[in-house]
Amino acid sequence: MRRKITLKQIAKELDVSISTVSKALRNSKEISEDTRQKVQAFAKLYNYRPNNIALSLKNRKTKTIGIIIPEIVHHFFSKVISGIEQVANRRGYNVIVGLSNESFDKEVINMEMLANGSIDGFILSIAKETLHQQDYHHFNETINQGMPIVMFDRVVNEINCDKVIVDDLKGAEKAVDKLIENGCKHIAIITTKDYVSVGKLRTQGYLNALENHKITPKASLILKVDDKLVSNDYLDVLEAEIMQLFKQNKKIDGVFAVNELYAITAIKVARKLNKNIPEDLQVVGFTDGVLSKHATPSLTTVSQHGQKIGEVAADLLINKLEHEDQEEKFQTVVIETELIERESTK
Amino acid sequence: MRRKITLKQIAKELDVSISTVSKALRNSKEISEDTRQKVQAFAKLYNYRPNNIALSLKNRKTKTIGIIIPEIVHHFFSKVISGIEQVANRRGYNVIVGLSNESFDKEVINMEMLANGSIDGFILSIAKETLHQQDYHHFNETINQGMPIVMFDRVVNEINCDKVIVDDLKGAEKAVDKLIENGCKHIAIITTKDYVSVGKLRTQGYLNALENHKITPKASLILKVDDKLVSNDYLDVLEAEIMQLFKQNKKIDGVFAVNELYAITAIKVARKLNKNIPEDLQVVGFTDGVLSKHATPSLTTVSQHGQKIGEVAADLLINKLEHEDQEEKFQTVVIETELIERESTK
DNA sequence: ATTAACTACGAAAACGTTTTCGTGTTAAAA
DNA sequence: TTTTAACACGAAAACGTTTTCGTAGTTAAT
Repeated sequence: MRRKITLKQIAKELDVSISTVSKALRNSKEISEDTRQKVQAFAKLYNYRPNNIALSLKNRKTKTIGIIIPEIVHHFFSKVISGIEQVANRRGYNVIVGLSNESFDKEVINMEMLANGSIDGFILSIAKETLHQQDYHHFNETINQGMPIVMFDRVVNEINCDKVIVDDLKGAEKAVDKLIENGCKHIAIITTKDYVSVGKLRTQGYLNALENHKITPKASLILKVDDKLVSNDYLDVLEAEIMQLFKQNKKIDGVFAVNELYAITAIKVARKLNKNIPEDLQVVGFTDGVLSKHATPSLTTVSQHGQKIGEVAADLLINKLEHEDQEEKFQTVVIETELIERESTK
Repeated sequence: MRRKITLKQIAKELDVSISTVSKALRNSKEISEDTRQKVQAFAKLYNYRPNNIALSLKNRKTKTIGIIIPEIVHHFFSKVISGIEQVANRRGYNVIVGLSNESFDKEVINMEMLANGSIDGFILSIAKETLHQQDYHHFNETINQGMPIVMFDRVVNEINCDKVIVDDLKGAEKAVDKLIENGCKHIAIITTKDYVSVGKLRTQGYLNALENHKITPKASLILKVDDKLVSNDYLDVLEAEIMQLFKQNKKIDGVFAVNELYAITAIKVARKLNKNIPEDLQVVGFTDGVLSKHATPSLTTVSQHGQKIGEVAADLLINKLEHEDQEEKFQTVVIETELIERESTK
């Protein structure tokens, strides 16, 4: 087991200076053809590779992007990572991943851990707890230290940085439009509490669509589920709440759910009530994950293009990193959603 | 925008030496109470944090774990990452993720990129292409350079390192046992080509279970699907192959599938043939992902405990990293599978 | 023969730490 | 008063690079 070889060792072995070795390897023409070949041959033989850490220290660039997301076992987030990783890799960057688990403290700790030199910039999506507490000092501190941040999906106006978001509002609108076009008269929405920005926006889109079609929204058709229910343990509670929604509003013929799970669960509950999909009840979800694609009936859903979001975010960040001179100008890129029609709608 | 402050700047500002600042911050008793307080106050004011890169260079430890996996948009792999991240974080490590996309070249490139000082050790699962080509030189080279590797799930005997695997054989056996106990007489298996080690093992488990119950396996009941079919584009082809399987073997009353998707697809096809689940046909899958849990009918499946696998792998790696003195002794930890019974079996 | 211009290389600094060792100052012991 | 010990601090090395600058030695020009 021989450790990785260094410039110093090569220099010693070949009885030249470290500088000579370094220059020879980088094909500097300061070095004679002779020594250059000698050095390169030796380096190749011992499979020399420059030490990244030393380079990072010298260049004050790590060529690494930090990603902080609420959870990774999640179709949308893993799609985003996949997108980030792809362009990062193509442009010579690595990605280091931290999970906040929706916790404010873990988000802060993770960011501090990475901000001390380990990475050149962040791509992140804010934890629910952070959104709830509305404490964003850690983002500002990071930015003030000259470390760029790109936020995606769960963003917040208070912070000045590049953002990549889904057009949640329009996406929801499209979804509900579809239901209305398909003849639904009593459309319910299953959404989250309002402090989750995307939930709020999607709810607003639902309301807009109704309004555009001169339909008066009814409070009883709006079910705001507690977020904890996303954790699968609370599946029963979720089912119960949806069951109640259906029982108290017998005329519901359309459901817009702000995520896959709510949509699938709505279908499950509807089945128990002997409703046929899509004849008696049409359902549209949000997020185009495995569930939507492979459930029976497959789910009509609003695709957010997670991969694309990741790609754009990474390009945005790397561009900023590689043109630090540029004056600070932040942009918000909106990735269009797409309604993917499947079996849960007519 | 002020850049991160360094020891040197603090030293200059306070008119002491760098060493003094460093010692003061680390509460060395070489330093007088007076200066210590002064330095610490100043450091706190300017929010000083030691630069990780400098520390890494000095200590020749990065406190970072490299993960190389075939894909991240995958329930099992993201569960594993989640497990790794959790213990890594608890033990003061970060994780950096590279994706091979099942490609040999990308696996090699990613490993080389990280092996040059960026990380202390690897946790990885081998790309299909690598398994196919059986070229493992990059693993050996990494290990020879003194960088420990822990492999999980898709492992290979040729490499000497710690491994964390699922008991695929026994897991498959349990699954098929269940089907047999439940009265199935004609059990088909939907599996992958043999070079994917886990597919091979699960097939073997299927055969063992049959043998144990004195059932003669029939070649026509063994469907080996081409791997490319896992990519969703080929869904139609997959369906067609399964359809053919059912049509040519009308008596099939049980199906064991080596992953979720095959299982769900089998159910879908069976439905088209007007078979009732689980009355006419019972199905067991492998991998306890979202699909199994939320499909209708929900899927009886073999859980691999991905989170646990990640946790064990991380502990194994970090233990090795922190006791380099120990003589080389590699272990293979087997994580027991668990049969989770749901609606697709009686 | 002197100067000028290359050629080919080495020394040293810098990136930001930690740590070892040396040393001047003061206080305690002889 | 002299010696010893404790105290409080600084210089420098080391981790592995890249790069600037300086300089011997050679060749070409004057």
